[in-house]
Amino acid sequence: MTKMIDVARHAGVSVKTVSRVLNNEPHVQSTLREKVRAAVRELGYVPSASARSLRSNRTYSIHLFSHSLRSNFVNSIQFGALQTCQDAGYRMVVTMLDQSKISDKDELRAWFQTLVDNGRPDGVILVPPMSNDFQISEVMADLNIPVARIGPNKIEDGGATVTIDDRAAAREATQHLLDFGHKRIAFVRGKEDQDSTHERFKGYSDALQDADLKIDPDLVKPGLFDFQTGLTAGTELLGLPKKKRPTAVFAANDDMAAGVLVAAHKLGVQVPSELSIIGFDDSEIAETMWPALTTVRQPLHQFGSVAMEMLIANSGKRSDTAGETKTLPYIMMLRQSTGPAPS
Amino acid sequence: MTKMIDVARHAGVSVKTVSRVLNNEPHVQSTLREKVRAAVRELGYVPSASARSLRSNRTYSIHLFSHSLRSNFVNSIQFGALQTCQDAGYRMVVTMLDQSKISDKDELRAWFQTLVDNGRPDGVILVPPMSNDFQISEVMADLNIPVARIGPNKIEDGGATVTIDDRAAAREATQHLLDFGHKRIAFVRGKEDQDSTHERFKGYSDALQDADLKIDPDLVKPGLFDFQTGLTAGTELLGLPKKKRPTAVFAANDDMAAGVLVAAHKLGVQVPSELSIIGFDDSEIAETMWPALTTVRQPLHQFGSVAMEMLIANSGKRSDTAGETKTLPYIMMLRQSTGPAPS
DNA sequence: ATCCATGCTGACATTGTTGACAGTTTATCC
DNA sequence: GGATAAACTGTCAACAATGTCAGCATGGAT
Repeated sequence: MTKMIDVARHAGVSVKTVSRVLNNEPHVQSTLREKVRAAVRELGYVPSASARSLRSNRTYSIHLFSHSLRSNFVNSIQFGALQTCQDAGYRMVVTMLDQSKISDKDELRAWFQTLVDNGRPDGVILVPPMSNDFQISEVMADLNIPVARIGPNKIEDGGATVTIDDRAAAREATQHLLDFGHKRIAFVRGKEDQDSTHERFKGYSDALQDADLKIDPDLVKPGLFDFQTGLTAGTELLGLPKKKRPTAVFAANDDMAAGVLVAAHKLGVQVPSELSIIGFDDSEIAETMWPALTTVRQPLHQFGSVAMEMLIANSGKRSDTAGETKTLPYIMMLRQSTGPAPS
Repeated sequence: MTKMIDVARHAGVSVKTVSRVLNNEPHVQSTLREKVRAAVRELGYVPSASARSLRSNRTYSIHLFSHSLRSNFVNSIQFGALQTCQDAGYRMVVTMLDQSKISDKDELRAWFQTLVDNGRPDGVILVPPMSNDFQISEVMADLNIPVARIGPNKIEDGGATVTIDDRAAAREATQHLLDFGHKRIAFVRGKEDQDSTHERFKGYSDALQDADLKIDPDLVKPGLFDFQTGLTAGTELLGLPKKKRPTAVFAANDDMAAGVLVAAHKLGVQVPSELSIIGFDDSEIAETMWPALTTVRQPLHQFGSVAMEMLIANSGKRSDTAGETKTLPYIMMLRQSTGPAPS
């Protein structure tokens, strides 16, 4: 295995110069720089990650924490993060935090501590609902590990944040339904431990208020951001007496919207002529249902890559991104699941 | 941060003795062994992963290689692998191999080489289509890295393998349609670089032959295991003149089956009364479509965990799993997308 | 009494890289 | 032209562990 000293000899310089070139440090003549690069190529040299991290106390690895990998939401984020990560020459480690095994804060701290000792990551990406968990942020701060949080709306101090304006987005989605003449618009909530659930509900409320409509508690259903709860909510909503039944449903994410759609199919309710459905996320599933789902596209892919970029920039001390917040744009994806309100 | 020498001093022994205790090596008096253990506990000492792997060339990490994370298939495998991995105290690194950037074998080799130098993994999990790629297996063998392959049917030497009997499963799926009285059964193929595509087609052929039916080339469509190609195949199949049109479609995976289903919806073809559809995988999507998809369940979750188990067992030299093949059971999931052939 | 085998222990070298610091050349300014 | 600063390059020690090998004690055989 070729090491730095081999490259140095091959290029006729010292190891330190090679190191400088490899780390893009200044103070190297461009001719030498080129010579070193050539030597690296010719010998097929690759720096040893372990030696590097032993010496510099960095691991060149970023951890992505989540509760589960089994949602389209987390999946897309992971994809974006990984691309950026690899391009930067970092490794991405995925870690699941099993909620059922962790009950109190001490356990949480111990869990993270172990993880951190055992290969101190240069940074950690938190996805919802962990990005909303104040305890976790606190523990990470104690352990002095840079954090990038995705999707929280309550911005805390410390840690980079990537998010969208959930409230405005939800308002626009609801407005879209209002524009189609809908008056009885239902809302399916997401998990209560997630900021976005509350923000999206606020946006929904805003739009209704603007249109001088009252919020009917019977039309607001709980949900857990998954298909099953969407199905339940949809079945309940469509089971309401004709007069109370909604003509449109806004689900706080696509998976639940899929559930509502299936409920409609099962009950023989035509979409969109009898019922309009709008989702949130624009995850893979949105285009694979029939009719294709109108939804609010979150740049999930970008969430991941931007969060990763911030951590990497921070870890290289190239810039201090801690505390910075980036709000990315959303966009309405108009497809076939929404249409004019039935007359 | 406490290091080994601190522990050694605290216990009144040399660092080497501490090292021996930590690595469960022989030749340490049991009294000293206990003293060292106590010191470790008292100081809250955790070994430095980087120093360890610099010196011993092991990383306690397993890499999961894939082309993309954006399929339900890979996702489920990842989930299973990760659970097992964490329970064993290993880290799982995910890595995407961007096919568009890698053209020939040398590049492939260089790419893996980089990755391996940069934190030599204790093992690597390959998912399709990489598990079918002989070149990759060869490169890994050269680099002397243990491999677990998921899903290949051509069993090569070296490397653990986890798979199902694709041919038998496909035969059973086709038989299910035959039992419903279908005669014109279409097949949507998967990616041609994957063994399972060919095996499943063989199973389909077997069943038809047993029933004394001929394979109609017009009813066999290409596909890439994704929604879009399923949609195309479905649209083409349903566009055939009434006499030639299939009454049932067997898609080589669920994503494509979803495409066929949407094609049917768009063209106003009733499922299952006019057209039966059966998929393969039983991924998340199967239950979220309407009508719910009849499909062959692969134990994807288990694929991941079993592959991981084999690698970990091998890396600790506890057993030699290289070359071992595990064939897991599949099961038919009967749902609402299949029914009697129209008379 | 001597020798040897055995089991245990520790000193020291080694792993590949980077930071601190020192030395050397080149550019800039009066 | 000389002083000074800036840019470049190299030497050496550290980082935290493990492998090698020599040394020590012990006990049994000669």
